[in-house]
Amino acid sequence: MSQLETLLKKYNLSVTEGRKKILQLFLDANAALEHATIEQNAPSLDRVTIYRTLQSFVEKGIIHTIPTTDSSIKYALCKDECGHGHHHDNHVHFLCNTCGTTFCIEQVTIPKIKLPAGFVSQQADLVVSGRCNLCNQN
Amino acid sequence: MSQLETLLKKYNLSVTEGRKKILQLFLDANAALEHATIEQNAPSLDRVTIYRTLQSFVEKGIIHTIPTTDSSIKYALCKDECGHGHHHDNHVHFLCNTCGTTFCIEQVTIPKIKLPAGFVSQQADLVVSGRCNLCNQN
DNA sequence: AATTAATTGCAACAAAGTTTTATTTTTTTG
DNA sequence: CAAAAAAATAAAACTTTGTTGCAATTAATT
Repeated sequence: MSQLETLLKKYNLSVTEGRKKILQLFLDANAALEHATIEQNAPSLDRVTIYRTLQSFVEKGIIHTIPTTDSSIKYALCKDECGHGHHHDNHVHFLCNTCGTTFCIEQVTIPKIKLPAGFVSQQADLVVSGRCNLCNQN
Repeated sequence: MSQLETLLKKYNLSVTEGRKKILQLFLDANAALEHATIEQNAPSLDRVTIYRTLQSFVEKGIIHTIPTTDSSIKYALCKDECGHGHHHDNHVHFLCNTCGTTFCIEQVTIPKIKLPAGFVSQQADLVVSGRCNLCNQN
C-alpha cells in the first residue's frame, strides 16, 4: 500500500485517484495551494471534485485554510496533531509579496494575545507578509 | 458642511450620495462590513458602485480590509494615521463565532514576530476568533 | 451659468462556487 | 472473488460574486 493510500485511510477517506493526486500535490508543494492552482496541475479532475476534495480534507484535518485579504482561499497541509473536526495549526503563515508563495512557518507559534474584558479567544491566525528567504537570495 | 462631507473632502473624494451613504454605514456600524451587507442596507445603490466605492475608500485610507478564511472580504474604518496609499492598521481583529461580527480591537497591537533567517516582514495581520463581549453577556 | 471632469447605472461578461442527478468507482460483505 | 451497497465522480445547469465598457448623470471647476 502506497504512502498516499496509507495517509488517506488514516483519515477515514476512501482511496480514489482524485484524492491521491491532490494529496500528492500538497506533499510536493511545501507551500499553500489554492483551488485554481490545483485545477491547473490536475487537469483530469473535474472542478467540482476539487472543491469537494478540499472540503473533505479540511473536515478530516489533512489540510487547513489560511486567511487572505483578497477573496481567494489558500490551503496547506496540517501536521499530525490535527484530526477530524479539530485543527491545531497555531503557527505563523508567511505570504511573499514578491513571488506570491504562502508558507507555513511551523517553527514560529502565535503568541498569546491579551484581549479586552469579555472577549474569549478560541483560535488565532497570524499572517505575515513581506519577502521570503528565496526571493531575498536574488 | 456635514461631517460626512468634511470627511470625504479630507480624503480628496468628491461628495456624492452613494459615498455619503456608505460612509455613514461604516460610522454607524462599529464593526466590519462586507459588500453584501452594504448592498442590503443601501438598496438604492448599484452593485458596481458599491464595489468601486469600497475600492476607492481603501485606496484613500478611509477603510482597510480584514483577512478571512472564507472567500469574503471584510472592511472596517481606519483611524487617522492612514492616508492615501499607506495603511497603518496594526491592531488585532476579532471574529465572533457566535454572532459573526468582526471587530477592530484598537487597544491591542500585533506583537513583533521573529521570523526564520531570510524572511523579511513588511506587514502582519492577526485575527483572533472566539466569543465576543456582547455574546458572553447572555 | 457653462464647461470640464468625475461618478454612476446599466448591460454584458467572466470567474467562482453550488446543487442535482446519472454514472462510475470503491468498499463491504457473503 | 463476485455481488451488493456505499461513496465519489463528472456533467450540466444554476447562483453568486466580481469586472469592464459605455452612455447618462452628477459634481466640481472656471
